[in-house]
Amino acid sequence: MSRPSQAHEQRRNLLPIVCQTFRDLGYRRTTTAELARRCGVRVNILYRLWPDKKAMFLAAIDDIFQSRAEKWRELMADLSDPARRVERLIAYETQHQSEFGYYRVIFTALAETDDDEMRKTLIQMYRQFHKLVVQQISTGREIHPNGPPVSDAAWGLIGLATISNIIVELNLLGPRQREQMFAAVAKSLVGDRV
Amino acid sequence: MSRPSQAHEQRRNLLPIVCQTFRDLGYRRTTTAELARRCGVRVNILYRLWPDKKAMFLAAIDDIFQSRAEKWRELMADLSDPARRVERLIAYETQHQSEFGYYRVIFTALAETDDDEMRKTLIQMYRQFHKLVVQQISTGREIHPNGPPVSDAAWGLIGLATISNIIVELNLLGPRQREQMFAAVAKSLVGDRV
DNA sequence: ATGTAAAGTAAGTAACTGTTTACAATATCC
DNA sequence: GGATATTGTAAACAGTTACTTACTTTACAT
Repeated sequence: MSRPSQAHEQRRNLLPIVCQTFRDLGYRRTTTAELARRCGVRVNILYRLWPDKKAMFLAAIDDIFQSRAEKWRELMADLSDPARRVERLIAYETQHQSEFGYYRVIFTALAETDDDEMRKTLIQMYRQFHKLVVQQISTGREIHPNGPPVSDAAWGLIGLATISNIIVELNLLGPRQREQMFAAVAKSLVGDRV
Repeated sequence: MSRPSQAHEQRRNLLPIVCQTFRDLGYRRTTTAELARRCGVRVNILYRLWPDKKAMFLAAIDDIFQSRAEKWRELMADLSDPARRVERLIAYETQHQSEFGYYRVIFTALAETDDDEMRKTLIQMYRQFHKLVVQQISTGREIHPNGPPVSDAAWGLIGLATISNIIVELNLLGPRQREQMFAAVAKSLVGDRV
């Protein structure tokens, strides 16, 4: 044997660029040539790291979820009071939403749910996402006893985040209005301490 | 002159088929050849009716909104009691959501918001949609005085409908659970009479 | 009837793009 | 140092697909 493969590491290095490209261009307009150009390599090198373009895309989706989940975790880490967690989570999502351009990738994937792998990846992502939200809001449950069940409220919040992303993207509301809207709806779902 | 053009009429005849095709296959996998095949014509005939494939797609988006809005109108027509309108609207959306496969077209479009025409069409659609929802729920406002402002609640409902479509598509919840979730979240947004 | 413009047929084109292949260079382990 | 497997380069292939063109047929107005 000789020269141990660095494929793993290179995958890790290139993934953010791949991810960003899909975010910028969506699936259709992201060509393998463009991916290679941005990564500073040749196309066939990408094909040594992933079997095909779809795999690159799926890897990107996964990365999107992971990085967001991590962001959340570090956001919640220093808060012991459960009630304030909900508070901060919503405040954070309310304000920083436009930074993630992630919606585009997700929407592209949702338009291709015929594909089995695409479905699986999406299902996994949404399940994890929902679980994460439930964890965060259930700890502060006592503050809003009359609202919908925790699990339902979590789905409501994910829906709210989704439409909120759409609103940002299409400029349907000004930033201030959108923030107020998000806060008002979130409040009616999970509590009043916002 | 001779033989007056029937382009207008033919566009109207073919549009539902075009729309259905995009719903079935999404944008990428809907080829002009397939469109022509399903329409029972040759490709170049489609190109006499619309300038390009994108125009066909935009026409489909518009048709989606129009047909849905019409459905709503006829659904509301025979109800005079405003409070029951909200009730029925939510019940209807709760149950018949899976029938519309419309989400796929919308998601495809949302992934292509760089395109100006695509943006415009989407913006128009969401504005009209929001307006429609506001109209319907504002009449029954008195039943839920402590909820979020009507406009915000409407966005919340649209978000709820969106995630609900995603849940159906990905089978994230069983039908019963999904209906309960929809009802619970909708209730906390617009009122208790559900 | 007939000229004219629309509707229909069939084939083709030109470009794109995901994917592969053949080969050279390089680094690691023995 | 040499064998070997990984990395890099460059070109090309093969299939798809949006869109066009050249032509024939049809139907309407006068």
